[in-house]
Amino acid sequence: MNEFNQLFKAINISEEQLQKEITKVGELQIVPKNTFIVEQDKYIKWLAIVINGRVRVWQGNEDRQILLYYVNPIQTCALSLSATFRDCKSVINAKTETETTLIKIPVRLVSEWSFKYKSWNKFTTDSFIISYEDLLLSHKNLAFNKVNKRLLDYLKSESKKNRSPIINLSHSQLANEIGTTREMVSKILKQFELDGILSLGFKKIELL
Amino acid sequence: MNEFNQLFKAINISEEQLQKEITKVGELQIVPKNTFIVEQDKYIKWLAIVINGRVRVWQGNEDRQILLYYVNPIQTCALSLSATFRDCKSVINAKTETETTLIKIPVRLVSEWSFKYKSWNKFTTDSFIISYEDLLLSHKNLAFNKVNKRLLDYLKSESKKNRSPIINLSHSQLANEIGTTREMVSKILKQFELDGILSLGFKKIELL
DNA sequence: TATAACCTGTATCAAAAGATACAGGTTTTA
DNA sequence: TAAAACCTGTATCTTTTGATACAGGTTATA
Repeated sequence: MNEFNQLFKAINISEEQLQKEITKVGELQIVPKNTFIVEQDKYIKWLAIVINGRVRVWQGNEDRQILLYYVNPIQTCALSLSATFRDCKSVINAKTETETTLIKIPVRLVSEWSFKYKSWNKFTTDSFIISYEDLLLSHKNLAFNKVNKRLLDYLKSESKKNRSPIINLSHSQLANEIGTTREMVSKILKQFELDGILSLGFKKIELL
Repeated sequence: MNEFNQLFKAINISEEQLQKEITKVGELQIVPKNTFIVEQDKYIKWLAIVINGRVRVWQGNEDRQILLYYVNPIQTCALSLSATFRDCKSVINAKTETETTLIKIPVRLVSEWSFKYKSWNKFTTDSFIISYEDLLLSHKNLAFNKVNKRLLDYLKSESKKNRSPIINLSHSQLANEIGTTREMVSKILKQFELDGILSLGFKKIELL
């Protein structure tokens, strides 16, 4: 099955006309690891839909980062989505974490189709709502929870997501997920280890 | 001009058919000051559009709050919007700050119309995008800026919004806007006054 | 006009978060 | 296999944030 058909199936695009349009204007692209898909302060010209691979989306300033979310196959980057409906610069960054297969749709069509095709409307709306609710959660978390709680929550959700008690991330990667410094992460993890909550290895954390 | 016509004009609803539908199912309601429109953990059954008045939307836990945004006339609550597209509980609170005139639309129709009527599609999409981008900004702010900077930014934006250097808010109100405690606000404001950035009065802050 | 309900100011202490610095480990790659 | 590029651990110090406590001011309202 080719990538376009994969896409149609995954997001339930049955309208033949829409399939034709996507096939015609959608640009299939294989992007290497560690490539920027969306970059802060740059204009967005495409909506990227991830078919294979994994893209990390985050906010950052000079020396800090905080994760917004990961885009996994057959999700779309709602950020580019938001920027897609108006003609403006990105306020976020997105970068491939593995080699990634994308289908790129010119922004102009994204909103056009959302009124023309029901399945496209549903796809964009759903994507948007999911990111919005995620962001709300993260916002509240940031506003009211301490770093140690945020870290533990993150580890637990990773563990749950991967169905494994072992998390293979370095301390600095963790710091960049939750918006703090490497030293804080080391300090807190060590305390968790003393508390018997987890055990530490090289680039490896095991929840007990 | 009645409230429905106000609405049609403000958000550019020209389709006669949509006007008819809104008039038929939309419920005009005048809500007193300090009434919850949306409440955390409760189901949302209506999309509320503010015609007159002002609604505050925030996140909170037991003892703290942080502002999400205000809904001013002819805006809609994008939160209820988000919850509107799926059938789920609210993660936020919204309360009138003045007597407020609302038009309430049953949630089922909100997504239905977004595909049926172009102007409705544009209205909901735009509302959504604006809140999303606001929230992104606030998220980054929370992640990377200290309380004193967040407070000063807030004061400046209030001042700009109201076109006046004077802000009539109490310290505890400010604390609930930016997600900190009353004492922090008092402390920081006093420091700002010593620095000659502003002057303090009773429920009154003047930016210099 | 008295009382309650807010509001401001401030001092002290404790906890959380961050910055700096350095020692020494592991992995990658040239 | 040596060097470079990461990674972890930890100690110290500073800054930021928050909690507690109390004095006294202003405003609303009964």
